[in-house]
Amino acid sequence: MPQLNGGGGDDLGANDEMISFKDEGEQEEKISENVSAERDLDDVKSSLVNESENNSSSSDSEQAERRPQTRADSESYEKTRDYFTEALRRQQDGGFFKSPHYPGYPFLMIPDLTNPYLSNGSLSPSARTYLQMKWPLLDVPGSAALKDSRSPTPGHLSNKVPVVQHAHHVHPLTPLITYSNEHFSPGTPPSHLSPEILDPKTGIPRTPHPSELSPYYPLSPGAVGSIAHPLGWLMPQQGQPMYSIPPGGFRHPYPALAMNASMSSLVSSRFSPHMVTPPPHSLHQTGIPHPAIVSPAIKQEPSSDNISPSMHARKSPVPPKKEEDKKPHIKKPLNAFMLYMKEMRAKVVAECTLKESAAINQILGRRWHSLSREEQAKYYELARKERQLHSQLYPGWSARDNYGKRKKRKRENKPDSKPEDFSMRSKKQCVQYLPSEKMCDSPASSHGSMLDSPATPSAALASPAAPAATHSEQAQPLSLTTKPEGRMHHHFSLPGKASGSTSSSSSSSSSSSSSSSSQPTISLPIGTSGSQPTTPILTRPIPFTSLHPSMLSPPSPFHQAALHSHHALFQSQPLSLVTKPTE
DNA sequence: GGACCTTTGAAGGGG
DNA sequence: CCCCTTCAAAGGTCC
Repeated sequence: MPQLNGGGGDDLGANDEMISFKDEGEQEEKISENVSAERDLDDVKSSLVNESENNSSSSDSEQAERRPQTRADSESYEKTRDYFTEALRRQQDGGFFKSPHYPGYPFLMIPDLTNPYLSNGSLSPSARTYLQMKWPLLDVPGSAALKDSRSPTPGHLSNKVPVVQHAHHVHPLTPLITYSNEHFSPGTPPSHLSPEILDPKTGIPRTPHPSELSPYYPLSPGAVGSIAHPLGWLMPQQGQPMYSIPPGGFRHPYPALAMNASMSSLVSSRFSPHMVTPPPHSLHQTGIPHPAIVSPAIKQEPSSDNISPSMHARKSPVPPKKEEDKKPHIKKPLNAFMLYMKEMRAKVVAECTLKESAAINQILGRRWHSLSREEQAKYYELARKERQLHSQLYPGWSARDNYGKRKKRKRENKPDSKPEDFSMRSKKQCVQYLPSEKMCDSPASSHGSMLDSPATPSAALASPAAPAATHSEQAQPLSLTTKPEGRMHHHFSLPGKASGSTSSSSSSSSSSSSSSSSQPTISLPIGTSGSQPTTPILTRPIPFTSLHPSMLSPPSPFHQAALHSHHALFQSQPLSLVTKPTE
């Protein structure tokens, strides 16, 4: 396991990284499914599962490796290849990217093209370049074509895509920008150029441990190309690009990342190429150019006006300054689940016919719970780093600052009072979102599911403080589906925890108390794995001991709990459709 | 066009 | 310290 405590001193460390596993949720969908459907879908499902698994495994890596090579035709590729080679060499020498920190952790490579902090959305030059390399057939519109991203014109790609990339340029697809100022400071060599980086806290140069580099951190293209692509699922599956290109073009993850100081003049770090040109250095007036900073006005700015064929043309007469005068909107750092969602969404979407995010999110939520602790720990760690970086970049920033920026928040309450009956919640029943097709939701792919998720000491790394979930929590059925909903008529009321605040974080501590007991869980049996006969939920009942070295340690309560649940899985009967939404 | 829905987690304020 | 609220992503849906 990667060194979790990577960054020297993370005071920010999330203590809640430990989460209670509540997997039961999965059943819900299944429950709703009928047997016949299951059979029909079985094949599909299994195929999907295989597909996904394969993607993540060797086949994927092979593809990843091959792609760049096969795609020598691309002019840009040729050019960039040199850079990559160089970059790779440097990295290897420096040990910068010796291996994926998180094997099988797709995130690492390219989580997604969207920039978490950049709402406007467009693909950065480098990203485009990368895409070209990776997916030659994938249309990656140039800045000019951003609007009309669908028109695949190979030609324009090479023409429009700036090949201006430094050997050390950041991995274009890295979703997160590094928050470190060094990447943006003109005078400061990018950290990725050198193996050493300054410890944020101590100021002492140190060699970043791979684990310290969040997936969002810049990865050199060369490294990327040379590494098996863990994001097999990311690859266009079934003819569908993993990430559909939005009308406005790809969202570029942290444009700033993709550019170096020199590039910054061409493209705003915070704005998409087709957007208004950034101030000279692309530095935010705060001096901190970060994609997380989103000017609301800019966000909505129509890209049409400034779309120019070349990035160079980008300079727009209208400086964003005005908008920036307004307090820039610094987005919250993504939490572990959000990171997971971003990563997996495409996969889920590909597997399912579902398109609604709400439904997808439900599935993701289930999958999240089905992840092993270690897997989750990865995300927690990433999230922690993100928070850390974020805090470093925006020391004064408070989540509170964003309050009210979103107009949404309405659900507010049904003023009526927290319904005792939870049913009052305006939220729709999750089940509703999950159509029968949902088979996909089965976390099948998730290895091990909760079974192997017993808390591992390694998990501790994620959150030392994180208390292992209490037994009760573990055993608890997933609250997911059970969330009180209007339509569902569960009789359990959700105690105080009204909103999304799930039990995990808060409950982790002593608070488990009420929440656990009163949790509305439906009595869904945990693993109605039955619903997915072929599925692998349990396919991999890995002995704890085999899970992770750290796990060898004496079983903690958590382990036991896990075991307990494990048994439950096998023993549980497919629950009946108790949960079936009454629709 | 914007809010809603859905998920989990983080953070902050209030009691 | 606990509870509650808000926001983070995302995209179809609804108004």
